[in-house]
Parts: sequence; structure tokens; C-alpha cells
Amino acid sequence: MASESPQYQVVWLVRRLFRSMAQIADGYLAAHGLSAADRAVLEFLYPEEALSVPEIASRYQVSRQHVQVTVNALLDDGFLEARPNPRHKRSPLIALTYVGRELFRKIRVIESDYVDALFIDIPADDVECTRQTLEAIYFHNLNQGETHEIPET
Amino acid sequence: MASESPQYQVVWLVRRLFRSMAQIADGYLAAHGLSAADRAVLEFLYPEEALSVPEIASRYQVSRQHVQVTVNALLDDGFLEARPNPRHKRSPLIALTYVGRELFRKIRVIESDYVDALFIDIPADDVECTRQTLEAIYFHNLNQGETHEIPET
DNA sequence: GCACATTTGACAATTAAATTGTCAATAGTA
DNA sequence: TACTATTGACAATTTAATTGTCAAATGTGC
Repeated sequence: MASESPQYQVVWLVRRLFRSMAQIADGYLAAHGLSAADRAVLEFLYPEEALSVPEIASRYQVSRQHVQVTVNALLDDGFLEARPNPRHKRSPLIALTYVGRELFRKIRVIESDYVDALFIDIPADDVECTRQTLEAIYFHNLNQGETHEIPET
Repeated sequence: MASESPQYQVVWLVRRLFRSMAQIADGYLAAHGLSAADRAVLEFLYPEEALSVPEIASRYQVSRQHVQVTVNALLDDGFLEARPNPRHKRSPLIALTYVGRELFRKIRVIESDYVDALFIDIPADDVECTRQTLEAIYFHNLNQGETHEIPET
């Protein structure tokens, strides 16, 4: 790694960071009966978003069918509810229930403890610089690959 | 996302970036008959590293058995070779063959094109700041979770 | 309105990455 | 030398996700 360009090292770190963060996340998510896919769906709907299944799928960049299964399970668990969709009579809008919103809030509290520990000695300026850089790369990356709707940051 | 702390946004971006980068990588890797796991193993050994399977597993943070299968396939393909291990007579050191090294070099050329495009308008200072920040977080993350050997950056 | 291509939800089969479990052989170690 | 731990091989399982298919319903062009 010593000889790699700083750009490549950033990419390398994103890959490794994702893996080790995912490993930690799996732990506390499993403790609440959730998978990473469940968490992603809840996040897209938090706090007050109402989206159809195909809309969630295009944001999450996974197949419609996979999101459908995930959403159906979360509906059964009472974390999500289906509301009439003014734009598509067949495809209801999916939104968090009160219970689902509280669940995700609890997840986020757990996560903010981890995140705080992670960033404990990083100056605010560096965090902001990193945020902007990654955001710029993220948009570039989207344009290289498939385009899809982007949540506002 | 508008209301999230910049720290949380960095974590969010790492997750999303990983996903969309992995999607692009899968394309050119599959074109060379490789999986992401194959690539990871080649990367750990590139250019001249010689590690036993259990050592690779602990760096890659996946199960020994999974790495074994991956390594065995790459041995069959002629991209890796087994060398006698002075420290463990049972567990050979795995290293790249000439063909394997050239293959990974080719992969890296493809990747550097993507990486260059990604960072095209990012100032060098910002890249360096991002690199340092992610590296610091990566080390924090490791200390929170399971400890393992870390490749020098 | 009416015909038609598209979208959607449900269901099934499949793929791929990875984990877990087991076991015999062998290696390091007390 | 005896004993515990590590290793490679193999198998079964888990999980996330894709792909394919279909009928019903929907939106759209005319």
C-alpha cells in the first residue's frame, strides 16, 4: 500500500471501512431482529417519507423484488404501514408506523454512540472536508454507473 | 439527511459509495473471471507478499474456510502458487505467480482509470485530508471491533 | 372510452458470498 | 512424549440478492 496514490488509498479505505462497519452493525441490528437491508429500508423512510416499493428499490439500487420481500416482512412486523397512493392506485405508499419510527430512532441512538467514538479526535474541519470529498465522488460514481434519484444531503 | 451530523453523513456516504463502487467493480472483475473475494486475495498478496491462508483470512476478516476455497481456485487457475512455509510445515505460503501478478496489474490499470475519473476535480489537499480522516476512523473502528493485523499504508 | 404496452405485487427458482460444523492429520508446546 | 491447537478438506447451511414468470391492474396514446 505504501506506493499507492492517495486517491487509491481512499478507495481502499472505503472498502475496508464498509466491511468492518457492517460487521459491527450486524451485531446490534441482529439484536433487534433486523438485517442490513431492513435498516436501509427504514432509513429511506425515516422520519416521514412515504415511497412505493419500486421507488425504494431505485434509491437503494437493488431489485424491486428484493425490496418487496423486505418491505412485506416489515409490514408484517408492524414497523411499516401501507397508505393509499394518489399517483398509483395499485402500488401503495410505504411509511414508518409509530413503532417503526421509534425502532429506527433507537437504532440511530446506538449508532451515534459508535459514530461519536469513531470521530472522537477528528477536527470538525476534517470531517467536513471528508464529507464534501466523498459526496463529490459519490455523485461522480453515480454518473459513471447507473443514474438514480439521490436523497438530499 | 439534511438534519444529520456531518459525521453521520460520512458514514452514510461510505456505505453508499461502497455499494455503487462494488457494482462497477463487479463488471470489470467478472470480465476477467474474478469475484470481489478473488480480487481481495490478489490485493493482499500483491506485489510480493507471501502469506498462509489463515493469515490472509485474518487480514481480510473473513472465515479461514472461505479464503481456503478462494485460494484453492486461484491456485488451480495458476494465479497463485504455494511455497514451503518455514514457520508452519503444514500450511504453505501463498504468493502470486507471474501470471497472477500481471492479471492484478491489469485490474489495477482498469481501476486507476475509474479512480482518476472519480477524483478528477478534487484538490490534492482534500484527497489527503480525506485519506487521513478515513484512516484514523478505520483504526478506531478496528479497535472497537475485533483486532487484527493491519497492512501498512 | 378503448386497445395496448407497462408497472406492480406475488411467487419460485437460482446464484453467490460467506458462515458454521466436522474431522483427520499434523504441528507446535508443555 | 503426551496433549492441545492449527490447518486443510469437505459438507451443509444461511443469507442477500438476482432473475424469471405471471396475472391483475394501471397508465397512455389514440
